[in-house]
Amino acid sequence: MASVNKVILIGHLGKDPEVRHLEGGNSVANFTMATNEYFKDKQGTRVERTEWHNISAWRGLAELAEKYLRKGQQVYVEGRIRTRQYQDKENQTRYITEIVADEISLLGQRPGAAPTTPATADASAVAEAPVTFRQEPELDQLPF
Amino acid sequence: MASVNKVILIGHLGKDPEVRHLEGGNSVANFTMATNEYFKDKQGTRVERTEWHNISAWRGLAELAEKYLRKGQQVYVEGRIRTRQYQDKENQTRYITEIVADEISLLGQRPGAAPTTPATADASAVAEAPVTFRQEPELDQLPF
Amino acid sequence: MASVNKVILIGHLGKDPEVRHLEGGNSVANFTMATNEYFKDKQGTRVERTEWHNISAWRGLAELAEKYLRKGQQVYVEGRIRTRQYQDKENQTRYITEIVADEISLLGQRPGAAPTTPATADASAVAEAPVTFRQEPELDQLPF
Amino acid sequence: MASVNKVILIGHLGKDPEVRHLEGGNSVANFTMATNEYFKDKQGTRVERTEWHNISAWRGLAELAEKYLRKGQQVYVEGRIRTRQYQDKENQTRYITEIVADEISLLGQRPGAAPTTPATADASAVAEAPVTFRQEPELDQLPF
DNA sequence: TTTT
DNA sequence: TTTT
Repeated sequence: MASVNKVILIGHLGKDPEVRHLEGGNSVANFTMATNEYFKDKQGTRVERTEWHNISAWRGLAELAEKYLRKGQQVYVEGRIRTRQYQDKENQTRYITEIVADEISLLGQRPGAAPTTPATADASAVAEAPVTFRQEPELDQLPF
Repeated sequence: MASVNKVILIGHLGKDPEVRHLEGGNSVANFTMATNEYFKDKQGTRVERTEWHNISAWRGLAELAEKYLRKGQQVYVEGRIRTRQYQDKENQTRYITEIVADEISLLGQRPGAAPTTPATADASAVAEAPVTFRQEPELDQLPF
Repeated sequence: MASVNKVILIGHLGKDPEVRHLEGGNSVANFTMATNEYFKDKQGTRVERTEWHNISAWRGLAELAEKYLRKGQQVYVEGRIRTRQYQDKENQTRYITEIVADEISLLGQRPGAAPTTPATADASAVAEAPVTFRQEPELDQLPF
Repeated sequence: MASVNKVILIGHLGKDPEVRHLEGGNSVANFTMATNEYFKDKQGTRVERTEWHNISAWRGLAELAEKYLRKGQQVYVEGRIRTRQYQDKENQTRYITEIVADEISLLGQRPGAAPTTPATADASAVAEAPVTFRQEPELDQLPF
């Protein structure tokens, strides 16, 4: 039956993306991203709560994430929730919930201003780079 | 800093909501909800993958969830991702990711068609009930 | 610069889709879709306000819309806002705002229950039809 | 029946908000906001298309928009589509589609960096200002 | 009328 | 581990 599983996040990267190249030719980039909520506690004090999201970007998006995303950057991520299980060191089943990215946009800065952009020539290349990346859809639905 | 943490789900309830009344007067309803993805595997066979989401609805939304939501119903849920930790039986820290609902709508049927609606008088009351519920915002941000 | 233009609608079709085949081989389906808001007026009376949305679906989505969507059906539409101008009969410039669909899902029923499904053989074909349609992205960005 | 009418925009303001104070005590801020799409035309040339959105923010949001939003700023706007009619100078019925804002967030800059922030004292006040504004919901549904 |  |  028809269903919808959609996530929209705006926040800052907690670390540089880490890219792994899988057997079979697939690649995946993982990074974390923080969103913040504010509320008043029972004493009326303003409290901040940070939520950390695990983002995974596959194939073409992985390469773009590796190339353009850096710790501290503000990004828009659209994707879907996926919980997968794995075995921990004691061989117990554990669960981790991730956001599989379908679209990533760089916000709030010139892409040329990326912290690790090395040199002038590269920087101008980056400055002209697109700042919205979308997953290629035929590839978007491989089993993983 | 400004951030956005938004989830939009359409799917079917996996079970009736379970409501707990907390000390301090708060109440919370928990239920699960399935969304489905379809993709072709490497052999070209159509594969279905079901994702189960843990939904929590607080206070006024909890009462409405208890009253109107039943296993199998199709619902729209808008909310935000929250991961909380707890101690398991071996006293190890575990994490669970939930969707805290801000809005719930009943889809695909008149609410009067709810499976457990008992009697005529009640059913007509239900039939006139609103089918979109929103969290009252001042209450939406208590610490939990 | 990075930007986002996203619309999410759930409502019922006001009429069957009308499909036009354009020179150049493109096709487009147009239909209207209603959403409802409820509020209390100053006298405290509950008032309903219906908003009518103009939806346009292109190419592959147009064909699927023509085949599966019918007046009265409840659908999920994800898309983007587009305002275009045209000349009216008095040759004055007028504007119309439409939602260009990127994804359409049938809600609240089996597709086999579509009102105009003609015969058993077709109905079983429809019953197995996918109920979520997505625009093919390479085609999603032709000028129109 | 349950329905959803949701818009999510990220873009830049085309002009400073204009605030009007209505009889009855309500106020409304109007501004425009641009989003951009890129596609390749039939010759393979990269083309940019700009979409202009009319945003209206009511009551508390109007005041915050007036205070904190300026031409050129990048913002996140969440809201709903509303088409209203009016009579033009020739007394003909015309339609305008607007986005009624429910939430506005400032993106991509320190709020203290607002172009028209006048002086040090004010700037520090702005720097501590919240950067996400939400409509108060009880007020969100007055007839207009 | 924004932004790159 | 981000940002303010």
